[in-house]
Amino acid sequence: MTEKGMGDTLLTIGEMCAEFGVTPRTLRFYEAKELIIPRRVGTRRLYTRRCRARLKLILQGKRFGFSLEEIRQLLNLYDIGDQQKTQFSRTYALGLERLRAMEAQRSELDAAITELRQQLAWGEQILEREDLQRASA
Amino acid sequence: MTEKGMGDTLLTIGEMCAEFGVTPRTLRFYEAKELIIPRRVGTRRLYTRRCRARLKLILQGKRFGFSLEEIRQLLNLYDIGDQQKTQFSRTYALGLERLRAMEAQRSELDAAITELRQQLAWGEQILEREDLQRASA
DNA sequence: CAAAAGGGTGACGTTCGCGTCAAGTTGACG
DNA sequence: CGTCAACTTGACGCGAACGTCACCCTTTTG
Repeated sequence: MTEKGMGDTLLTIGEMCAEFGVTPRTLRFYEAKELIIPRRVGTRRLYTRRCRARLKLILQGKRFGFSLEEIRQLLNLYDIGDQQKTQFSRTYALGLERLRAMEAQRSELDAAITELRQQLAWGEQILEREDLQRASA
Repeated sequence: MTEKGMGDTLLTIGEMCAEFGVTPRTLRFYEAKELIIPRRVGTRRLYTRRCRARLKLILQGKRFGFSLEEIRQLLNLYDIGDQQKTQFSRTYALGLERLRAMEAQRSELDAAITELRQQLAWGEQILEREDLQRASA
């Protein structure tokens, strides 16, 4: 059940960086913060499919304005599908919180977008008028 | 046309902090970065209705993961409604960019919410099973 | 009128999220 | 076998976004 060495395409740190557009420093930093834990062959890091999924979530989280620590909490939630551990319901509750937060953020974002659209519409009108004035001058 | 001393309810720095849940340091910092420019009576700061609107936008922007510098750009856009100045179309273009960015962010957020919902549904099933096992033990 | 409350200006400290060397190791290749 | 590219671990540096502290001024209140 726990996938063995299948078509698992392990990536080196350089390959990871190329794929996600980050620096090695960033990956090592995330590792130090226990956000991504790659396998080791000797001292060399090897990133699994899971690592890639995690990094994707991390970068996504950052774009939403979450801190790395908050993202770490979120990642634990996504782990549940793979490794069901103890403290399940606690993590579950945490996930619910996050969901609420994200839904709240979305509605805020929607409102902000609407406002911005209106401002831009406002702007368009003024631009058109200025164009007319210049055309008639 | 430019509203005079109407029911403009000027607020002191303390009152602003209470209303928005920020510290005086934060407001002075934003002022140093030219995000909010309150009026002065002597040395004392007095925050207008406009200042409040701006602060609201600032805090909103932060939740969306914008930097203060990016937010400053956005604020200039919202100013256009009040003070139509030069460099209008530049700011307008900037606003369009922002709109695109925010719309992109929303669709990302939507996807993330959907994923998270699925994870939580997954979790619920496991929780229910554990409850059944405990009930039958 | 004395003292507390509230506000002001520096200026230095702190945390986060990395960037940037320095110095050593390891694997592949001509 | 050398060397060269890619990797490793520190360690220090840096900009953003404030916190904190010191010290000063004014207003108001018992």
